[in-house]
Amino acid sequence: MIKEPEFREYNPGKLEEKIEAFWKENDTYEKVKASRANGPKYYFLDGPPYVSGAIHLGTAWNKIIKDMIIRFRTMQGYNVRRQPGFDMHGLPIEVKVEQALGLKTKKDIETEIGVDNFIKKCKEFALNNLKVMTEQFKMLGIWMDWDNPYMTIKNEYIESGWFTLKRAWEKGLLEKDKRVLHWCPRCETALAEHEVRGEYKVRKDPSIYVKFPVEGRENEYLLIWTTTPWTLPANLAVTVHPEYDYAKVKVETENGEEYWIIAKALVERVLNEVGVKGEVVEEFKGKKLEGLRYVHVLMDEYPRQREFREKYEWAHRVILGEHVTLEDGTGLVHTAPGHGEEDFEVGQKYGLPVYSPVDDQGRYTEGRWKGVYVKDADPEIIEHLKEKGYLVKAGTIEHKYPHCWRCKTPLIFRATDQWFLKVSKVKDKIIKENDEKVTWYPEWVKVRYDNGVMNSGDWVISRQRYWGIPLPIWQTENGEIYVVGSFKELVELAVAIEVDGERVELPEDYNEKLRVIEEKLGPEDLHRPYVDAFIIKVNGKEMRRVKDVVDVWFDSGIASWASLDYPRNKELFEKLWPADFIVEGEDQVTKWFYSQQAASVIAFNTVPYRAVAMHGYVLDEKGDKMSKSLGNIIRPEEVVQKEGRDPFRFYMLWATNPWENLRFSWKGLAQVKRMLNILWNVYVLSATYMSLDNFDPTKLKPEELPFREEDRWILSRVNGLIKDVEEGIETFRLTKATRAIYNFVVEDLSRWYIRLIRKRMWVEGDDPDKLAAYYTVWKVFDVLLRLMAPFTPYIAEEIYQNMLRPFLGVESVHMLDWPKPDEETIDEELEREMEYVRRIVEAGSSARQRAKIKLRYPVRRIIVETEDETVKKAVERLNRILRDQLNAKEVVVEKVERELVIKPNFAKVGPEFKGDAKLVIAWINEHGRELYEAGEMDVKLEGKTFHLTREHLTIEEKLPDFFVAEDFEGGRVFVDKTLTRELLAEGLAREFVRRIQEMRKRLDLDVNDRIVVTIETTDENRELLSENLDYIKKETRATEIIFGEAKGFVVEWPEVQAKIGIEKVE
RNA sequence: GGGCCCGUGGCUCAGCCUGGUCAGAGCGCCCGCCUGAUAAGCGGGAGGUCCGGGGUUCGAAGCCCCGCGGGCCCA
Repeated sequence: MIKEPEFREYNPGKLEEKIEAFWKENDTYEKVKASRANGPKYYFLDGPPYVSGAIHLGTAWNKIIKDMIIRFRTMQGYNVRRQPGFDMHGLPIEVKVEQALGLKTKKDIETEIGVDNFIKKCKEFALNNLKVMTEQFKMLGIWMDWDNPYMTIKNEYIESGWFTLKRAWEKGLLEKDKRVLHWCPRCETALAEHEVRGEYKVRKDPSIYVKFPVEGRENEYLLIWTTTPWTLPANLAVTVHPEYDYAKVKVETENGEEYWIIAKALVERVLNEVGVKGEVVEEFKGKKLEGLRYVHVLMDEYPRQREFREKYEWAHRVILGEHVTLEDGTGLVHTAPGHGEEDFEVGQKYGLPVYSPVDDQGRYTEGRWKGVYVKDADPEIIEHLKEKGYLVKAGTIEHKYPHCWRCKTPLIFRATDQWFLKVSKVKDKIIKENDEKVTWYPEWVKVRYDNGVMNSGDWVISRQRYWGIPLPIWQTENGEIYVVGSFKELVELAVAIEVDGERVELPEDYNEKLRVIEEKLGPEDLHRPYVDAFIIKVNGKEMRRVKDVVDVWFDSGIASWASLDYPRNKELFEKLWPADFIVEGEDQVTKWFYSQQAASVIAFNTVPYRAVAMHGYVLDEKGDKMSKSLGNIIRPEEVVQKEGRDPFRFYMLWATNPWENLRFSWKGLAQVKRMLNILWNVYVLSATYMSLDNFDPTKLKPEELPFREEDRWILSRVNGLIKDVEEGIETFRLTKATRAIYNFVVEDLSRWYIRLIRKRMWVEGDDPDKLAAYYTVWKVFDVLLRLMAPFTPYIAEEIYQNMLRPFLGVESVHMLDWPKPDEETIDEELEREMEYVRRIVEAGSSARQRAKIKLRYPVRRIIVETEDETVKKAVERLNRILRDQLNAKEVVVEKVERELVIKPNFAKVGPEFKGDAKLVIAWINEHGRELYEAGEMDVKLEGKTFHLTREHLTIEEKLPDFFVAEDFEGGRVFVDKTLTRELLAEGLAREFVRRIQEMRKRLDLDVNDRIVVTIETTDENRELLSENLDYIKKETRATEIIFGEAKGFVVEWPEVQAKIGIEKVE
């Protein structure tokens, strides 16, 4: 049986705590999962958040979307895989641990605490953050397998990475290469393209013009521009564009006349900037300059340059490159193949050496500035060039410069040996597979994605660090390599291990070997330094591990199979892979969405997910990013604590379309909460009466219930709602779903349906009319709660438990099936008619308001004037509702006779007839109606003819005085203002009823308590009231109404000139 | 320089996919109503060149093209 609601008011905090406890006590989550164990598979793959410490609103939004989808699919009957994941390796954690331990460099890690301890700390840190974040997700009501998350640091996961890399190697997609890459001198590691994306920050750097003397020509120079003076020691060439025009410019300097070579288009700008006057004396194409030799300006300081000059044909010469632009600089590009990506490429073409006299920490390894950090050397180099007379101009520039994404150190370009996944070779395959197999939400993201893939290069996966998947590459002293695909394989191939610098030979037998390994190294742990100890033998040659670890983006890239422990466990993979759905923020389009496809095409020749959705960022109310420095961060805990989980969740899916940025607004959240509050009030109202009446829908035969039009209407509406919500979720247009629910609850259910049936609920006894209303409300909840359960799981559960569970028997709302629309009950004609009724009521109320007739006073008649057949039918069929809501004795469709008042249109007549206007006006005043009826006519006045039309008239309708009118879409409503004595008496009775009711409430009387009413008032009121005494008695549960001295609880009501007293009858 | 998204009353946003219901909601402002959902609820009013300009169409906030402004991604 339905009980009196436990909370009279909607208090999300209390309610949600109660439901949390309920779920926990009943193990509801596991039961929900178990109930769908035999359903079709649905592999939802959680994009693993990085274990940075605490979740923010963006992470919360992400998981809220995921949870809603998971709950929805579960209700649809799918057996949903819902394992959460965590990204736990990588530089960010290393940096945090270094900070915590006060370590400054990589050397500190190796010598001060040792790699094994460092790894242990990283692991602790990661696991600890995982715990914290798990609690935060749980707090949001996210139903995932929190006891069994996938963790990128588990042996099975790492092994999955090894398997993938081995596949790549077997296919020839894993290669070592010398490349110029971003390098972080603090972290002492290379960084990949995608790690630098978005890490460009404005920074001040030197901006210098330097002249390189042309060999063998007096006073002739190549003018170059650079913002990295520190790369000049590694300069090996000057690049010009073959097709551009270049100019020899005669300039006047302090040293006298000189000739500078500059791109023609830039001559003016450059001369201006360096403050020198000059004139062009010769012009030629860039390719003419090819081979021109110059004197390296730091040859004495860097003796190695002298060797290059002797050994390499193209060293210190002008070379050609298409990458040269005329956007800035001089059109002649200082080229250092060891320190620039394009420099490197063009250098390869001309056979130049890759010279990079800089160590891992960014210090020169030789020459004049040996041991100096390169950025510190900038001013010294500038000063030195000045002394030597090569500096033309030194200034500063503010430009965007890449920084390390974790430690914010400015990066340098540096050539190093790195390991690559040759994604460029499978790019076409990725795009093809993606086109054929993946559905994108919204669709246009795919275009963005394809562009991203098209533009991406090979993937540098090696990092010179510790906390990551160890690169499973072993190599001989002369560089032959072997990639190990599993721990088992590693043990099989191992011949020795190195323990504390000592070599320990291993026995032949596998199990024996394992025993020795465990004894010396401890239990299996595929991290460094454990795996570094292994010495393997392949084809008779001993090999040792390459010390690098793998880029952390590779970790998450393999999640779709690594989280299934593939290949150690093949069963899950075969059952589930590929993933059915993933959803992440827009930053992941070129990151996780891509890294997954790249890794998967390499490993399995196909893409690892079938549907992918993208959401935006969470911004603050003004549209700014939330950041510590702006102090505008809002924590999810704060939101939950202040407003509750359900409002938060619904709000995040309601505020804006998911793919756009969400401006978080407390006001918006309050609006959603208000909607839930309205829902709650509807529930409290219904449940209260139902419980009083011991309502039991299972004992009723719906086919025998006398349903009214409004009942059929709301059932039709709620069935339509199913379609809207479902379509909204399926197409990822989530606002379509949430706004449909919002609108239904507020407009259809609360503002209209409940308003219409309230009186039916007050009837006592087993009134069939009341039962029909109860039954309808109950049916509406049966559908609505299912639709809302994925969005607001707590309130849906609470209401379900009381209203539905006693009759449906199912333990939780989350175990119910997603509803199917019942086409039979959808009646579009009725919905249209009801829509008109609502409009007529609105228009009528508006008219009343203008006439200042309170709703409490009945009106004699309301006339609806319309040509629309649907409106006519509506007024006929739904007449009772109209009378009731408009408090009218009669509502009819009729044509209202009205008088037309025809006057001259002065604005038209005046300008047109000027001096004759008065004449025309006089005529119209008299004969306007003739003109109106004729439409147009020629009128002869005082010998002149005037052509007049209706345009010369203003036509006003004059209603009989007792009407007030208001338009609505579809017609016009007329309210008859005539107030008869009877109507007045009825209105006054209502006035008194309302006041007596309020007094009852002030006394906190029970609905069933009886009272005696005493009224002191004017004779006129007394007379009017006497006509409706029975009505007043009935409404106020009064046994008696006495005119005379007010007694008991007395209140004076000046608005009705009365004193009323009430006394409870014991 | 290229790609994608967004641009609707003072503010935050729906509607656009699938062209036709005075262009909607909430907040804020003003004025009321209702009261057995009650420290809630409801109505009305003021307020809009639907970024601008072309085009398609009987009809465009919506579709197409150009431009302007903002955001993101890439170079």
